[in-house]
Amino acid sequence: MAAQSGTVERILDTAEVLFAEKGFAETSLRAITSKAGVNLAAVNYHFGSKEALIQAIFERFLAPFCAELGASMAQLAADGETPDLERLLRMMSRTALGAHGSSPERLALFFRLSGLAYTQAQGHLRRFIREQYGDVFNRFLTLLAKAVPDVPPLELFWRVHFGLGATVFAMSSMDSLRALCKSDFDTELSAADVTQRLLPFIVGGIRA
Amino acid sequence: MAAQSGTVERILDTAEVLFAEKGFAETSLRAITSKAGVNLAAVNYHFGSKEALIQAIFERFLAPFCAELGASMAQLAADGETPDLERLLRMMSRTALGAHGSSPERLALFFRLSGLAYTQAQGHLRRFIREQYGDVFNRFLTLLAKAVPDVPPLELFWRVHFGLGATVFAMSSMDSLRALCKSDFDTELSAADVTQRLLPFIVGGIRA
DNA sequence: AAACGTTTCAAACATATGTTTGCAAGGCAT
DNA sequence: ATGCCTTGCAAACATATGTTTGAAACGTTT
Repeated sequence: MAAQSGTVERILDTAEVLFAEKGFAETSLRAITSKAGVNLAAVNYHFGSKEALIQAIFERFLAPFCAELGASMAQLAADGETPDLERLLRMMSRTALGAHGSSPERLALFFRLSGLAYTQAQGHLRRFIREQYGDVFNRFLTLLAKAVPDVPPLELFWRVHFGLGATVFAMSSMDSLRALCKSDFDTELSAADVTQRLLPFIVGGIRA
Repeated sequence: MAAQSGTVERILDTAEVLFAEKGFAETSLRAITSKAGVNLAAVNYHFGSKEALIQAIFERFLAPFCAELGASMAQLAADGETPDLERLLRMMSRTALGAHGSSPERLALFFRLSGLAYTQAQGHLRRFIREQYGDVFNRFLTLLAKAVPDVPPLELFWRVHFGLGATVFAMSSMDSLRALCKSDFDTELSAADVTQRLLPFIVGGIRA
């Protein structure tokens, strides 16, 4: 098998960038294939449909991330450490970063795609993600609950999602916010900088 | 002029709901006009284009909101009150609610549209919104800065946007989060409930 | 009632999109 | 080399979309 000129990877690489830039519906297969330098029919041949391509992109993102996060949580349990909120979030952040070649830009891209998945395309993607990787997320949530025993579970549920929202939004509009920051404050911040500022905000919000 | 069978309003009402549900690109003019019970050509006749329709929707949302927010800030300044963070946010929330017929659902719809504006359609809408209503937002920001003098302006800038992100995201996925909350905790929360929980989170995050 | 501007309508238009098809090219076993 | 399966390709297909058009319907003014 596998002539391996790398068609599949080239499609995935190109598509995830274009989708993140313009959105799913706004990005045509022709735009993807032409920029990737492959034939138009290649997408339908290798993935079956545009929807399946989108799912494949998320799978490529989420599979290594969830694997690493699971491993991190397992090791944390093995060490018998008392989970601390800030430490947990930092672990999550480090894992997310590590799973994608330690590139903050790529991490931002992932969050931007996640944001799109939550706003657009109500249907298939959200179901796919929850069914596929929902349990890892839930395990992390129960870990969080142990870290903040004074916050009732229901309250925690909402605050975690508020924090997730802050993250997704910040990453989604990272570029324009950084531009705005530069024009308003003459300060150029990196993606890593923003992430560092995000963490205390979430911790403060969850602790309230 | 004005035969006034309410075609324009019916288009706006229908379009804002459909856009919020499915996104801009995913909602066709035919879907809008058929559900609104008007002719397909009516959109292009009354608004000129689909883009102009989208802008008109945001204008209808933002114009009364910014007017009321401006008035509230003016009165606050006239009273000479010391601005308090929680009070300010509550004022903002109350104003936003009041500007749209005191319907939490409609407010959620507005935030969902805002979220879409920030993720999709990078171009025309964001420019339009910032040029049209940016100054009111900036005035509110300087008010906030006075309320939290211990937080440096740059830090505040980012935390406010984190809070905005949490809000937008929460409102955007309000329905699915409420469903998830019901299935996980057997607790049914109203949109107003969620908003009430959101406020302490943001306050905590900004104060950090 | 006649003339005018505004609004509505069905139909057509041009185009962009996801998908399918039929065949050629390439690698790998027998 | 022959046969076979996988991959690549250009072209066509079917359809959905935003937009335009020309005439009919309506209300107002003269």
